[in-house]
Amino acid sequence: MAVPLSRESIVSAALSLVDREGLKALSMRRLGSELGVDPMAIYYHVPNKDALLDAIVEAVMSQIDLAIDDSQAPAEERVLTAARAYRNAMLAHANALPVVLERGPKTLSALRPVEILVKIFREAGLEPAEAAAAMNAVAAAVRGSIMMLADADSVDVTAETERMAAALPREEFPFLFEVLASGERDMEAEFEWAIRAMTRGLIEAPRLDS
Amino acid sequence: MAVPLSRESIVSAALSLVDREGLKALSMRRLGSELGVDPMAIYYHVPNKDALLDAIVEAVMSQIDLAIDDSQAPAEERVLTAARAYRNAMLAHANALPVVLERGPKTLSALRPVEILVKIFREAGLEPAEAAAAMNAVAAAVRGSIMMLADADSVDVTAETERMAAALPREEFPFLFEVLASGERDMEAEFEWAIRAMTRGLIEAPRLDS
DNA sequence: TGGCGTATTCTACAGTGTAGAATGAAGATG
DNA sequence: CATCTTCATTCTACACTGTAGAATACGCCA
Repeated sequence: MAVPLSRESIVSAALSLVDREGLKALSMRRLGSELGVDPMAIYYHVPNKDALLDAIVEAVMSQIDLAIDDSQAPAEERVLTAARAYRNAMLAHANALPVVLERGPKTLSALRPVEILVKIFREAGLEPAEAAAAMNAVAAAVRGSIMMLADADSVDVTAETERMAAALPREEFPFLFEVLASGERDMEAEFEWAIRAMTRGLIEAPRLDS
Repeated sequence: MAVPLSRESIVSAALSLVDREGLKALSMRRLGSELGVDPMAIYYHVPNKDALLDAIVEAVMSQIDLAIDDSQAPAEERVLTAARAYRNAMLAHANALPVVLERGPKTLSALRPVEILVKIFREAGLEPAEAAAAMNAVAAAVRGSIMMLADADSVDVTAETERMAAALPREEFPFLFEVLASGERDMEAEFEWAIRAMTRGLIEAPRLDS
């Protein structure tokens, strides 16, 4: 017990444990031994495991780097940098993704990128309701695509795709087959291309009348 | 034990239990008693709980109704119908959402809507890699937006937004505040508007050179 | 010294998934 | 008919989970 235990040190030890060994390795007993302390000691600083998970999510979310938002740049670029910041923060703690994605929107620091997105779309000329819908779509796309990466990097992705391509009923999925056969995919490039494209589509969309 | 227990009856009982009482109510012991059978009897038909969850996901996924894909309709409409079908199937078992979203893409029946999306984008003139990226984006957006609905309907959403609007530091989140103050949101309308808009953006996007 | 509040530990309980052996039932073979 | 085999189910037990509640140690102020 080098350092006297605090909510902060607990959360950081928990996050580090998850980073190293995954979510299912995070048990109170294990975390206790990691801190050189009785498991129950944790409960003095944190009400229960659920709250601990919330705190972990907050810790991840607060690392989103929103340093720059150049209001002069075209909307696509602004959206893309926000999306990238979000994405990077998530992928920095890939093991925590399931909890982060599930409990994400509740935390306050998750609202900061949301605010920025709404701002961008408002300044691009959308009405409030439209900006909200657009923000929602972008946020959903970012979260969704991160989610797909979640189990993608737990296994060898190219080996997996090849195995899948082999097992795939060629007759039933001709288009999928064509895609799989068309060579390597650059996930990051595709991500950025898609974000740009959908941003453009959202800005130029006809009015949404609720 | 009216009916003699089978993999199928187990899965359907499990899904029904989840529908009624949520994911955390699904334990092997509980499921056993639900089936009027010793918990361990289940293990003769299903290797472990993980496999059972996979089977549940498969069951949900296979209920996606892809009856109609009118190749004459504009791409936006075709994408929208596919997205709607996916969304409806998911929301029909809202309690299962966490597992379904986490283990979704592994199952085979989840590939059917994917195939359709790729098809649509190919027929709209995109190259294979672009179609893949576009499909990915739409799938991500659909999954992501469903995800947001997941905890949205577990609580009263309008009450929640009002509480949030009240607690929100007005200075720091002016745009978010404006949106929250701008009246009721129609999630479904926003969803459809966004899908249409992003589809258009993806189709008209400049070429992606990997 | 005595107390007091804070922080930590100990003990215990109900619950989880599941391995492994024991049991019942039903059909095939001698 | 008796015995053997195979399928389906049950029983028992183990290691693990989160955490309630009582007991313990520690430092500080009177």
